[in-house]
Order: sequence, then structure tokens, then C-alpha cells
Amino acid sequence: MATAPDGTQSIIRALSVLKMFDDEHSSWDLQELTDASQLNKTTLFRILGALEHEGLIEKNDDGRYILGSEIIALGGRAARVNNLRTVSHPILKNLTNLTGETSTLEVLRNDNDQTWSMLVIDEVIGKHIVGITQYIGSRLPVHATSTGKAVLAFSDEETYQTILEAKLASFTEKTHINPSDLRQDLAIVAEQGFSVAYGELELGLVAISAPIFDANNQVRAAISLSGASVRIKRDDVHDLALLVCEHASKISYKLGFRP
Amino acid sequence: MATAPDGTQSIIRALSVLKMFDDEHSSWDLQELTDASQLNKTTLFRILGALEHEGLIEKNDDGRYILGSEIIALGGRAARVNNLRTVSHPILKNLTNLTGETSTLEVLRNDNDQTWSMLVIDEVIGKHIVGITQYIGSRLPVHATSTGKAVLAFSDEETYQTILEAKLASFTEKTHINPSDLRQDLAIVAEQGFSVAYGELELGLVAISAPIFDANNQVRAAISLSGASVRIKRDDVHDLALLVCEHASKISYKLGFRP
DNA sequence: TATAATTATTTCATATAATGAAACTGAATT
DNA sequence: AATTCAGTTTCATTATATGAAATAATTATA
Repeated sequence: MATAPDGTQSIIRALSVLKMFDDEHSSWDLQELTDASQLNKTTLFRILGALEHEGLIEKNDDGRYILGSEIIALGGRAARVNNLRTVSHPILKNLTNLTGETSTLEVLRNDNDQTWSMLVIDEVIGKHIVGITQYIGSRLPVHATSTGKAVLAFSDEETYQTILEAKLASFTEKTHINPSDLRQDLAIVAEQGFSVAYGELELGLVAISAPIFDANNQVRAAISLSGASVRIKRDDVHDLALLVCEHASKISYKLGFRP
Repeated sequence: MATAPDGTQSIIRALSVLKMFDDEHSSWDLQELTDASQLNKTTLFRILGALEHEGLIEKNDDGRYILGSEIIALGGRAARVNNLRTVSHPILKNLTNLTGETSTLEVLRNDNDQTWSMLVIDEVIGKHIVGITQYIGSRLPVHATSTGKAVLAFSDEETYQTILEAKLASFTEKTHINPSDLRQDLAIVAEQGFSVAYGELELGLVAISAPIFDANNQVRAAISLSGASVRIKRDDVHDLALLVCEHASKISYKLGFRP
């Protein structure tokens, strides 16, 4: 064998070493890396030398290696290219292709000053004739949408509180207008990893959502799959939810989220 | 020569290639990289193979290489380790060592709901006896502090407007209580890259600040150097400002900012 | 303080694996 | 159909990555 089929071996080795710097092991010394990897100490020494030379790792005060600022810079650039909408669109399309139903991408947005809402930033219209509405650019109530609940259930305490303290407007008899009801629902969402809004915003409309996380391990958005309740029955919800979660995970992954 | 002194050559080459993916050149194909680098096409082909294999780059729809999600994930981890406070502290210490004056690190924070202020998150006390006050944890008015002005001058339009629209409280006769005065001052700050508050918060107190940027090219904080006006004369300000800017740049660099 | 133990770095001989010229493939363009 | 260009594979060459061992530099222990 002249050259590794997947590209230069020493580079693959170096990148594997780089990936050993995760949240659980954010700093290493040479010996630890030697013990934890299959690599020869001298080889590692030179790999680290190269990584350090290029600023991808650096030594902290204790002389231990940590990820360096060059990685942060590269990460910023990568995030700019792999932005939420660009990355999500093909995945939304796939979700709609598989189900025939409409899918959307929504983010939590602070409106003018006080209020929060879900802003629809992308949408792929389903195949069914009933309920074709363009939603891109619309702002929807957080507490009455599946996406809102998906985001809220994984938000930081502060955002969570702020929104729950606001007045919960009623849209149908199914809307949670009672904070404790909503809180209970959100606990379930957090538990199972997806949310369902069955007629909470509009009677006859079912929506299933899952949250999207980014490289900072924070909720960034949610996707939804929605359709008329005449098509999407209670029994279908679970299978569809699984599909939505899968697709949401794919987006999270592409945004650098590593669970 | 057996091995490159700075570490494995092929790895250094690969990392140099990775860095070619900047904001101006966010996507490349093999030929372009061949033309733009000193490397042999076949070598590049294998370098790209290794980088792609490990997810640091990927091909977009057009078959062009772009930075991949693994870089975003690594960037997130690196940012968590190289956090603002940790990174800034030794640099603040240095600034205070060189000048004898107190230096601080401050971020713009949305208070409870409406108001904004500068939150002091680190401080290195200077050598002089006069004016030793612990400020860590304090919230200071944005419009009357050098740090506030440094941050504001480089903030996005929305934040800028919001804060300028609020009532500008008066602290001394030097405080900018008139939006158009403040606006004018901020234009100068944006121009020269640093801000000065000469008795605007407290008579007899001079502070000089410079903004800190992160890998997303956005203002993240500001550092200040402050002391009594009996020591820091008008004539000293310029030289000190240069020093403050230098130190702020160092922090920005460590946070992954590449101007 | 000396000694031991541990880790980091350098040396050096070896051959593996990186390298690049050239050939080949496949797609796009004329 | 002919041509051009980008991407990929082949293959011979040797530069260069590799790792065992020796050395230096720390750190821990007696």
C-alpha cells in the first residue's frame, strides 16, 4: 500500500488527536494522549508540534495542551458558511417528500421589546391541497405552537420564565392558557424530545416539532411537520415524531452539535 | 533532515490548506487550491481526502469544498475552554502592570427587561491608593462609561438605537445626556477604535476603553484602564489608548477574531 | 538535598508511507 | 466527434514519518 485510501495517514491521525479534545477532556498532556491513543509517543509529540505550530492547539499555564484560538476562528467561518437556513432546507425538503406534509423551520425571536414569538424562516409546502398557506416571515405565538414548545422546553431558565410569565393568549379551546398546564406539557416535551400541538393554534391543525441545537449545545431553532388532523391521526403522531426528531438531529449535527 | 522541526510536515500542510477557507474564499475546488498553493495536485487531493474523511471539510451541492460541521463542533469546544474571563485575565494583569492603573473587563448586559448596562466581570486593581474600589459584579451606565461607549460604537444598529432611545441619566456635568452629543462621540470612537470617558461618570475619573471582538466578528466586551485625572492627564490619553487597544486586540485574537 | 520516578525532547537508523509525474477517466465545452 | 479541463488512479522514487532508545528536564519521594 502506497498511500492510505482515505487520504494522508498522518493527517488523519492528527485530526483524530484534535478530536480527543472534547468537553470531557478539554486538556491533555503528552503522556495522557500516549496512554489514551494507539500512537507512539514520539509521533504524538510531532503531531502536537504541528497542531501547535498552526495555532489549533496551545499550551495553557500548566503546560497542558488545550484547543487554540485558530480553531475558534475556523469554527466561526464554518458556522457562517453552514448557516441554519442553508443547512436545513434540503432536510426539510426530505421530510416533506417522505410524508407529503408541510415542514417549517422556526426560531424564537424577541419582537420589538417585550414579547416573544416564533418566526418562520423557511417552509416546504406539502402535497395536500388543504391548508396551503405561505408562512415564511410570519410570527406565531410561542405557547400555542409545537415549535415554540419544542424550543421552550430546552431553553435556559431565564427565557423559559420570561415567556411563561407573559399572558398566554387563547386561540382555540385546546390552547394552554394556564401556565401550570403549559409547564406540565413542556416537561413532557423535554422528556420525550419532541412536541405536539393538536389544535392548539387552530382547530384541525396538527403540528409535530423537534428542537435544533448548535455547537454551543443550545437550542437554536425548531422544525415542524404539520397538516390537517383529518389526515394526521393520533395514532400517526408517534411515528411522525420519530421522523421529525431524526431530521432535526441531522440539522443539529450539521450545525456542529455533538450530543 | 529526518523530520520537520515544527512537527510533521504533511500535517502542517493540511492545516495551511484548512486555513485557506476564510470569509473571502469560503469554497474551493481542487484546481483552485492547486493554483493558489504551492502544493502538488495529487498531494492536495489526498490532503483534502483526509480532511473530508474526518469531517473538517465537506462538499457542497456544487461539489465544491467548504468547511464542515466538525470544525464548528471543535470551534464550540475551543470557545468553551478559551472563555472571555480566563483569556482576558492575564492580559488585564499585564495592562495594569505596565501602567499601574486599574483595568476591567465589562460586557453589555440586558438587565431585567428594559434597561441595559455594562456589567464588570473582571478587574485588576492598580497600584495607586486613591480610588481603590472593587467593581466586579457592578452594573454601570452604558452611555457614561468608556466601556459602554466602546461596545456601543461597534454594536449592531438595533442595540445601538435601543440604548440611544432610552433616557440618558446624568452623573456629572460632563455626562452625555443629549443623544446627538453621544452619537457624535460614538462616531469618533468607531473611527479611532477606542473610547475615553473623562469625568463622565464621576468627576476626577478618567477611563480609556477598547472593544473586544469574537470569532463571529461581533463586539463581545470591552476592557478599560482607569485612574484619577490627577495622574492621567489629557496628554497621556493617546499613548495609554494605544496600549489599551493592543491589549484588547490580544484578547480578541485569543477569542478567534481575525480582522 | 539526594535520589528516584516521571515526563518531555532529541537522536538516529529504518522502511513506511508521502510524494509527484504521468497516465487515465469522465464530464463539460466547442 | 474532438477538445479541453478537472478529478482520480497508478507507480516508481525517496523524502520523510516513524518508533526504539538515549538524553534532558521536571517533578515527586526519601
